[in-house]
Amino acid sequence: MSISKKEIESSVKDKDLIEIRRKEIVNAAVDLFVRKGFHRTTIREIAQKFGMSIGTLYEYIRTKEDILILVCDYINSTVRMRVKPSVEITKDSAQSLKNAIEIYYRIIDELQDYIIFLYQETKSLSHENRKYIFKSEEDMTEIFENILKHGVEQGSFKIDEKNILLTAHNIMVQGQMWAFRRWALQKNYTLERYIETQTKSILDQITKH
Amino acid sequence: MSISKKEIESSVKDKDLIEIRRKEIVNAAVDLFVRKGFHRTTIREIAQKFGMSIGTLYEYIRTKEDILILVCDYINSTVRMRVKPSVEITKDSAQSLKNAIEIYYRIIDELQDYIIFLYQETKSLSHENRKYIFKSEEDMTEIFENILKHGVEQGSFKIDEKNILLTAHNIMVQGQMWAFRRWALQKNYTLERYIETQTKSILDQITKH
DNA sequence: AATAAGACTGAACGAGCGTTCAGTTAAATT
DNA sequence: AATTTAACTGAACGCTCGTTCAGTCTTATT
Repeated sequence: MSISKKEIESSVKDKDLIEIRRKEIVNAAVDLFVRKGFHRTTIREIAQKFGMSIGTLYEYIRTKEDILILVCDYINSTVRMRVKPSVEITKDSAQSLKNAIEIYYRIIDELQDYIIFLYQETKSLSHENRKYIFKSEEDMTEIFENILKHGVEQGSFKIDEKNILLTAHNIMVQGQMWAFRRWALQKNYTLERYIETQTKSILDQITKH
Repeated sequence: MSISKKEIESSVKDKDLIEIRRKEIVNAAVDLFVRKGFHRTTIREIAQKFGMSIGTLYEYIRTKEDILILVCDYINSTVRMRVKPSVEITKDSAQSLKNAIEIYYRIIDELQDYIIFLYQETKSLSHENRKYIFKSEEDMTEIFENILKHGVEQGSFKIDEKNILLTAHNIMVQGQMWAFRRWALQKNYTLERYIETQTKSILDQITKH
């Protein structure tokens, strides 16, 4: 699942230790990155929070961008790991979709700083790694696509075959905007009301009238 | 309208010259910023493209962030200036909304690099200036709010009073995602199809069934 | 106990950057 | 023609930051 763990080289031999240390690095870095941004965070700060010397830090990564990859990967897989097991495709497609939306939107609310960070710092990644993050987002989209497809097949939803993908993206973006437009939305709506209203408007669109 | 022009100090006396030179600076900077990002673009590069020395550049701004403000302000007002005069509130609210959406979405398509840039670099601004950019986005949202309100008043649309703001935000974000999700959307849809589909789904939501 | 290997340390390096300022050029004023 | 003012120049300053590497400490091996 996680490309980065395989691809980022390390001079340390012990595989388990690499995993432990990298988790520590991510934990230290994620807060700093989210608070200050990638460019404004220094290796020195990360090392200090990580509780080890700069030299040690560099035993587990090659460059600063490696840390960014680890962090982006961590955020993405956190979201995915928490959504995927909770989502179930039942006979009642409308209910399945409602559940999936609620779960996803609540996680966005909880991790809103992380979501915003992903939106803003993906561009700091190299082309190769950016593609990987997009891939990861497509995997998330697929979860909603599948629910929609299932609903169409059994006649609960009415969506043109070609527009299922677009609908899935709409569902995701309407969740993510709760984070990146919080300066406008969270003044005027509670999360509960937001989920309720957005869910209703999405279902209105795709339910047979 | 434009805060920045008033607020950014300059050591040059001639007001017209300031305006001319700042336009040149923005022209030089906007391309570099969009292509390389704010942090990766150097003052030296901007000055070189600007065609003048670093010293001269610093006669018209105080810091690098000033250039970012000028650029963000330029992008925002470009979008607004091109949408606002084209939007008209007619008796046929549905048609007014369709027109406004099409105009806005087409401008987003045209300026997609700039839109993405705004999304990604707003965070590099100070708190004060970030608030100003958000204000500018709220002004755009108001354009759609007004059309929606008008449509509700004359009975064309059916939206809960409280949800008009949210609907306006949805319309804007569903446009903007054409830019920031282009890696997925522009592979699968043409702009025309995208506008058509999104417009239809928005109107479905708010038209009385 | 001696040796080797692996993990850790942080001062030092060097490149790049935003910003300044002493000085030059050109235009306006007297 | 002399002087003042405004606009422009770019080398130089000072600082920060990512990265390295010679050396130390700890643990495992013989």
